[in-house]
Amino acid sequence: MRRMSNVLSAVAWPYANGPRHLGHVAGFGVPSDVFSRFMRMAGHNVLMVSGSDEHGTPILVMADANGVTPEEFVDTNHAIIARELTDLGCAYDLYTRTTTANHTTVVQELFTQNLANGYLVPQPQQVALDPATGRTLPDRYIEGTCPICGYTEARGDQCDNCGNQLDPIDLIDPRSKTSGQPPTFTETQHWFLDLPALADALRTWLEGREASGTWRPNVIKFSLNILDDIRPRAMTRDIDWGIPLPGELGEQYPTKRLYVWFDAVIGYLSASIEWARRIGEPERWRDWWNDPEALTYYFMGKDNITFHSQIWPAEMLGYAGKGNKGGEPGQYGTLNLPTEVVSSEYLTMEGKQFSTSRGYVIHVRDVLDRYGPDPLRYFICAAGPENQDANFTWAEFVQRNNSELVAGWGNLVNRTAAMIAKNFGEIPAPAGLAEIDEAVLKAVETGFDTVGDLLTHHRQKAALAEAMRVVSEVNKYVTDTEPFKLKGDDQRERLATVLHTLVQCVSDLNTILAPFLPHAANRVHAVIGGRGQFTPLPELRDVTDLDSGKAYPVITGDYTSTPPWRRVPVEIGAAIAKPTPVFVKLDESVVEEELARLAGDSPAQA
RNA sequence: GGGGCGUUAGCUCAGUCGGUCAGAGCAGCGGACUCAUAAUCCGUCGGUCGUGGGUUCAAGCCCCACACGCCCUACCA
Repeated sequence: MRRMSNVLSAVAWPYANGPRHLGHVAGFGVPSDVFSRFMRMAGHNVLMVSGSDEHGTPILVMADANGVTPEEFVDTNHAIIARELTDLGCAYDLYTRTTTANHTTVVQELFTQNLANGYLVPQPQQVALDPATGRTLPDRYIEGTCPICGYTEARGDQCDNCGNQLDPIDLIDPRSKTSGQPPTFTETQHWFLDLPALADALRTWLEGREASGTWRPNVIKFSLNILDDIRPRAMTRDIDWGIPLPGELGEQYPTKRLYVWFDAVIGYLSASIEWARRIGEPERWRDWWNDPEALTYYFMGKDNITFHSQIWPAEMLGYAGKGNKGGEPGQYGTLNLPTEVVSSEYLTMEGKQFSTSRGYVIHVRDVLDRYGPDPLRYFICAAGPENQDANFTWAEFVQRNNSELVAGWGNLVNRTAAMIAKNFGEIPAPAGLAEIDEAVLKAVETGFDTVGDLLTHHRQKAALAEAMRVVSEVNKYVTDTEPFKLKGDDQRERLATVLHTLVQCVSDLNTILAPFLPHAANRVHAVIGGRGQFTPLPELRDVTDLDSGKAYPVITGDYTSTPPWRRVPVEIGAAIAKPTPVFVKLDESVVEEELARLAGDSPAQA
């Protein structure tokens, strides 16, 4: 029996520049939820946090383009994203946002202590400013003529035509992408995170993680590799949207803000603190952050590895005074470094990358509205980009839904309930179990170990495949025992035994599948005579900011009623009525409809 | 340009330490069955493991080169 642990599920913060597409939830949303649900069922003390990432230049630029303030812009998008994730069933203890007063306080505390310990150092930097706004102009927001190939729409960081890396100062006729004016190149002071001073501590930590053998090989290799040419990185910007520098620095430099990534990763901590404050136990977050026995898992897409295996650990090490310059921890103490950075790859669509800007995209909202959460969660779990880029096609989406979810699992549920309803109307008591009954019960019960072990090691595709293989074994049990032929009075006991065995197997499989398909699990539970809600779902709740009083929606939930990860005997005598199907087949025409929709969307948007 | 990851059956993907590793699901084909959403179960067809070299008694697996795809390359997030 595994000992109960405190487990932090730290889920990547969606950028609040619009609704989420399939690639986003395939990368971090569904995998983190499956893992967290399983760990709760296995008896661990899980805290799952995330929120909307709402600062940074792109949001500022998009808000301007939409004629709204950045605050209005992120208020809208945060609400949209929170609703999507709720409807997808992602069971956060708290899904909040980076524009809370609490977050500002926590971020400034980390900045202040890193500064005091000497890991944030001021340095002059050559930057481009937009003369129209006075804001830092990131390289990619400068356009001009490529000095290499002459392409007139080259970006400051890269030329999309010839593919060469560029420096914006080399562009011919550079202009701001937002105002059209030529940028002014000037020198300004910014605070740099002294990563070289933290590199030894980072390497020690990463080598320990490598020795654990638990990280995905590409993630640990990449993380170690980027240590080799580590350099200080600027953690402030000249911009008027973001978290101000703390204390006197803020007064001295009112036009500077903290770099969006400096604050975004701190969200894991600030959300944990906000959660603790909201439940009225303001120190409870320390169970996951200060207890060295706690396990902390970070879920994200592969483009975010550097921020989770380098920047965020460096911020925590600097805060604790654990780099080459020494220092003391601040009021939050020594914070736990990630146990595991669980990075997924990319989901492509019909062979090409998602592109919101080109309209080549499938939004989570649309899939939820048209097909519900179960088919989507099933597809992502069965065919998602766990270890390498994976391809989404509508044809495979329909096929997986119809031939696996509906025909395999849904049909087993349905035929089981139908036979019990017709013959008994309630779960019958078994007589003596035959060898074949014992065998199938054992095969299913073993599933808790095999599937659970795979889930523990973030092998969700293999875990779901194993669960579905067991579904197939139970379907075979029906073929072998032929309960539909047991019609005579003298066969009544045998029929009762087979159907009791069958519904026990279905109940167990429903438990095993619950992390993947929580909504369906509740409906299956009802179909086979269960009472009440089987597994908890998250709720969208309007709250007010603990410090500023502003209202905003969060995702939260009470997950104390999570069922255990083991066989629970079905209740003899529980009523079972003629079932209505839990899963519905999708018509093949869906494929053409969706492809047409995609093609129709494609050229329109800018 | 530099660093990294990937390429396995018609499709989507597993393959841990080099040694029953040529695998699964779906699609196709054949059969069984009828409780169930024409669902289920069994059998079967199908691959020069991206290309070219190399190491080894033995190579999807290790090494080198190349092709293609993707990620990162520090001011997009």
